[in-house]
Amino acid sequence: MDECLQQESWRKDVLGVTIKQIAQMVGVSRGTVDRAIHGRGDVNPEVKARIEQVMRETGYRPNTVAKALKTAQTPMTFGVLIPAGNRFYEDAAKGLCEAEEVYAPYGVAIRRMEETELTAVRQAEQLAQLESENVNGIIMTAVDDPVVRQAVNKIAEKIPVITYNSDLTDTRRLCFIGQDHIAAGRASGTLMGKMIRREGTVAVLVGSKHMLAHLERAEGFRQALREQGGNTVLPELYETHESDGRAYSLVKWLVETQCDLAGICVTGGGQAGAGAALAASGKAADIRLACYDTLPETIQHVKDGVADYTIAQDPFLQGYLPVKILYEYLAFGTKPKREKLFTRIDIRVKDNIMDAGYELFTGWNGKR
Amino acid sequence: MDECLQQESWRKDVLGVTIKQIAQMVGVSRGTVDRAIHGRGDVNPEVKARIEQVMRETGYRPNTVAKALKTAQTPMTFGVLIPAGNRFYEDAAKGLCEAEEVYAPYGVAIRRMEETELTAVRQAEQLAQLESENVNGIIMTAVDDPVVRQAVNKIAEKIPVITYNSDLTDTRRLCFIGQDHIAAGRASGTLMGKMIRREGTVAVLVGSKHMLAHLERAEGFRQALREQGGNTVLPELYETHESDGRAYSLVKWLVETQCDLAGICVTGGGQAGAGAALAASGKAADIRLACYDTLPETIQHVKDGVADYTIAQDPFLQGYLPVKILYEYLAFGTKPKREKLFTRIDIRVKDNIMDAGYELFTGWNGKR
DNA sequence: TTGAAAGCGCTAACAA
DNA sequence: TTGTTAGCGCTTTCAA
Repeated sequence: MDECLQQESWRKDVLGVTIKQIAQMVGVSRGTVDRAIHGRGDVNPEVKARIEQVMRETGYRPNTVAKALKTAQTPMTFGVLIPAGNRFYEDAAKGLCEAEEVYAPYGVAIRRMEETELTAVRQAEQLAQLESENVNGIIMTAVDDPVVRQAVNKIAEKIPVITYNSDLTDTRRLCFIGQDHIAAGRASGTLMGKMIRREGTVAVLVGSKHMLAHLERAEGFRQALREQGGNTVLPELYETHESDGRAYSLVKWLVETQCDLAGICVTGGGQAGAGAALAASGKAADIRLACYDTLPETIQHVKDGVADYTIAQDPFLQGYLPVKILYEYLAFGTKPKREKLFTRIDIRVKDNIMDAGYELFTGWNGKR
Repeated sequence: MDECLQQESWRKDVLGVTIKQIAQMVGVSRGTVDRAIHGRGDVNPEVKARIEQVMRETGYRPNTVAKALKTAQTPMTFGVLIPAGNRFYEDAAKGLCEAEEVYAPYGVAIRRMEETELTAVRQAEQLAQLESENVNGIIMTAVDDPVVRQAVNKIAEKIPVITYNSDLTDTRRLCFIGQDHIAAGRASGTLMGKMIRREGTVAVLVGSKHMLAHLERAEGFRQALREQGGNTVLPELYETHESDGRAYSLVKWLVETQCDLAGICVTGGGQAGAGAALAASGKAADIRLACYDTLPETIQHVKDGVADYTIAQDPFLQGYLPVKILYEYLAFGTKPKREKLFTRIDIRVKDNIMDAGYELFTGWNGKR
């Protein structure tokens, strides 16, 4: 940290020492140095020691750009499983698209596999298909099922697999990129508690009781409210079945029957319907509404003050980062920093609802 | 968007067509194609037209990796002005450090200029110094003063200047990277309003009345509270002079004298002291405390529940992104997407207080 | 076990 | 106005 501020880095030798220079210093050829570095082929132990010595002294660092140029000569293909028909993935697709563009000069091709039918068996088939196509890595949103687990474990022995958005624990997958849904639920619960101040009851809606993400958000939400003490949460988890119509009816019914209703948390699909019902009831000013993700309707509800806040999870990053990580793993052998890379828990109120995500970091300009 | 999901991109020709291939097709040499592309040197209009035709047909895209490798041969230096002794910049320095490492193979060197004395005259001197050192670009936190404005305008005619964290409007600077402080203030005000619900008065503390960022946050905060109606904000802006001791006294005094105090917003330095005073008063549970940035003490206050939330601004990105943008501008001619690149307004409660920022995107591992 | 040479895509200096 | 050549740093044959 201090080093970052203080280091005298204004060196003319930005580019550092090259393999060629090291070869000269040691008095061998470039090929030998290369072999010594990568441990391929045979190299005289003594010579190797001398090379390593010089590398250490000169602080040799491989030139990533040159390496990439070379690596691109043997292109690689990443297979990506995409659950179709889900709005979240439309945004993730932008990140994937951007990554595709950025990594094309690195020799990376993207093989998309879209699928509406999200079943374990179908997913196992897709994995087998990708394997038969000899892809060099797989990026997937996993269905949590033993069949998939087994398929992933088998394939991961040969090629790296990265999960995004929804993880598959206890497998050999390289890493997971997505949100910590429990923590995201807690963040919502903490905010809700501060806003309702123990006055009234709170209802929790889930998209589906079979969606782990929704259940975890609900669980975290409850936890955080409980820890603040004195809050009443209705015990039932109301299912919207990802339908705005169903969410509308549910919220309408809740508002009418729960006279002390102070807040609603919608953990999954149906935010638009829930917001519409609340607005129609005329009680939007008195009842807090918490949402997840940033679908256009949710954004509108937050802007209008119908929803108090929503918690986003940066789909763009979830589309982009897996490609980056997979490439660096295969090209440079760089392992991900952690096994679980949690994207941020991104709290949005009306004033930051349009904030840029990681798009800012990339060249993404929304044209594609 | 749809294109992103649907495009048939599983092509074997990931790498695309090269200059060499185009030269072959047109029946000229690589040099000619290169000249035609870049408009340097003379090239027969007819030949040029044919080349452009083929480029369009084949969808030629320059290989960024190869281009970077070549560009690195003529290294460039970026001068960076860093206000020393400010904790925010310790974090920004990490991003700068990471960028330095990433862009070293691209031939980018970083020339740091630290300065405790943040005056217009001193800053103009530093700019002149950097210019005399023939740096290829400048990255700076600007002091808002006509002297600096003039110096920047003069230097920006020759080399690109990027401002970060604090902008210098009405100048020829290439772009600004930092937070929209008004919007950040509004976000805090919106949250505060939802939490206090018109019950009691709110006090606003600034680090210094001479810091535009603090004033803007205060202004946005007030705006948002006002728009929610019925809230009382004390008219005075209390100055902490960036001192925890002063902030402590101020908050102690406010809590003791303002019997209906419901919330405090600290827009600048002194968060630690403000939090300590509130905790000592025993009223932390009844009075909301809003902070900015993520200094260790602020984080602790949020964790302890003394502060309800804090609004961060991703210092890492502010250190990293200017280097990336400057490089791409100079190497590829890529202009920034917008003139003002607003980093996100990052609301943190106890449950997401430790969220990763853009570090996740880079290889940053906290070792340096 | 090691060296020499070729080539990735792009640019630039030099010739023609 | 155009072609040729060399070279960036790295890897990978092919010879020795």
